[in-house]
Amino acid sequence: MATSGPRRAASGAVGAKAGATRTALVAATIEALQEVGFGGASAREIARRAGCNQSLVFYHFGSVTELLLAALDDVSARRLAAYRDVLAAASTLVDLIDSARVIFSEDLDAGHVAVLVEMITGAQAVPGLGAQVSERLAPWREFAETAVRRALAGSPVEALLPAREVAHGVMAGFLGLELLANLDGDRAAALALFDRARMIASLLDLVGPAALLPGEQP
Amino acid sequence: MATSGPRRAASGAVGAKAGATRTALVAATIEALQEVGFGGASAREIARRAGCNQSLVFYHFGSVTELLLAALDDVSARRLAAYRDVLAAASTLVDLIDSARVIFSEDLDAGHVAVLVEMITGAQAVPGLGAQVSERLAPWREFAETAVRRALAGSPVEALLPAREVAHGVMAGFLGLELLANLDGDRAAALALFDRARMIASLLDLVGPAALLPGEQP
DNA sequence: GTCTATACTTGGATAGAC
DNA sequence: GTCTATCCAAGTATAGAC
Repeated sequence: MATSGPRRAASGAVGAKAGATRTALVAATIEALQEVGFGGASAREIARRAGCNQSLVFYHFGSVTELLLAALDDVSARRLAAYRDVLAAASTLVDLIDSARVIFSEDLDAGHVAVLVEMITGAQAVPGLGAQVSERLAPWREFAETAVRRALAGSPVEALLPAREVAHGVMAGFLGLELLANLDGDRAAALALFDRARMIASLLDLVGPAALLPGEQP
Repeated sequence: MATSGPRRAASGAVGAKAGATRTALVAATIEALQEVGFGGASAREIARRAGCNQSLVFYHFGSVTELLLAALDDVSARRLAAYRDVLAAASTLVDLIDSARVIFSEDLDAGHVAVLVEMITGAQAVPGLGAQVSERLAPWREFAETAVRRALAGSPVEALLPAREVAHGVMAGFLGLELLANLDGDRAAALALFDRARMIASLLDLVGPAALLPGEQP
């Protein structure tokens, strides 16, 4: 099912006003998920942040749940694009981890992964939402697998580590690190792990350099 | 601050009835956190599951938030004891991972880690709750560090991997795997990672057997 | 200790004026 | 398209009977 737009009356096209409001609502939802979590992201709270009336949530998105999913789609698409760029530019394991560290930090600052985490955990409260969130994780699973596959290509540990399995672990690790970093407002422990991984990666790059194909991005 | 019991009137000791109700409420809270999440764990929902009146939540615990923390304490204490037993019995890396796999599976079945994850993520919605949940994570951090330190003792990679850092990663990994397993009701990906870790651990056990001191548990 | 009843608040959602 | 006004459901918390 496509993004259910406003069931608009006779008028045909979506006006500039409507677009602006939709955009503001999505942005406000992202902000709300980050600051007050899934439970606090009510129609009223979101509308307040967007500077508009509560009823517009229902006019434009039909329900709060749909708006939450729209926000997840928005942040997910934008971050996936950023991650893809990074992956395309990295040609060694060390490159990859350096970039991953930068992006992880960016995500933490901007609360991007927090949105995903809130949606994953909050989904339990709303029947049927879990499946919809899970669907939206699919492109991330695929991306993570590609990244891991390229990172391990030509490495001495390639045979030991199936990309699909490792990718699942990487995703879990990112989510878990985000969870902990947000809980106690301290990202140092997470960043230290990236530094450690970088050190090990530099060893692996020496032993068996990853055979990365530059500019292979779809 | 100690567990704030019921501000009981003139009567001195806590009766058997009160103890039973408190126990039932805590159990019901754990169940609710697992099945309907932080957002759904209301006083009414919890009381319904406990088979008592909603007002007893406030009589015995003062507020819903306090009851949630009591439930977290309960499950945390019981699981930590189980984990300690396992750690004490493991004498090789492979032992450790085998046991970790069993316990991870148990936790998933019983929803123990789910309670923790719900509290971590739900904490954002309630001001001040985050810090209280973070405090309750301290024994887990300490436990994880001890486990990792013992697991790596005498291993060839010991110098490369500081226990404190790795422990943080292990915790993040557990939380993330739990998150994903609960989301799409599929633990196969997580279990595959345990199997893979076991394989690698068996190699490490061969190269440099971990110098574990049996029965060193506090 | 436990219940019923109730006051108060907040949130989802809709109707209708503009 | 946006707002005001409103209904209804659900939640927290307390008072008071038993």
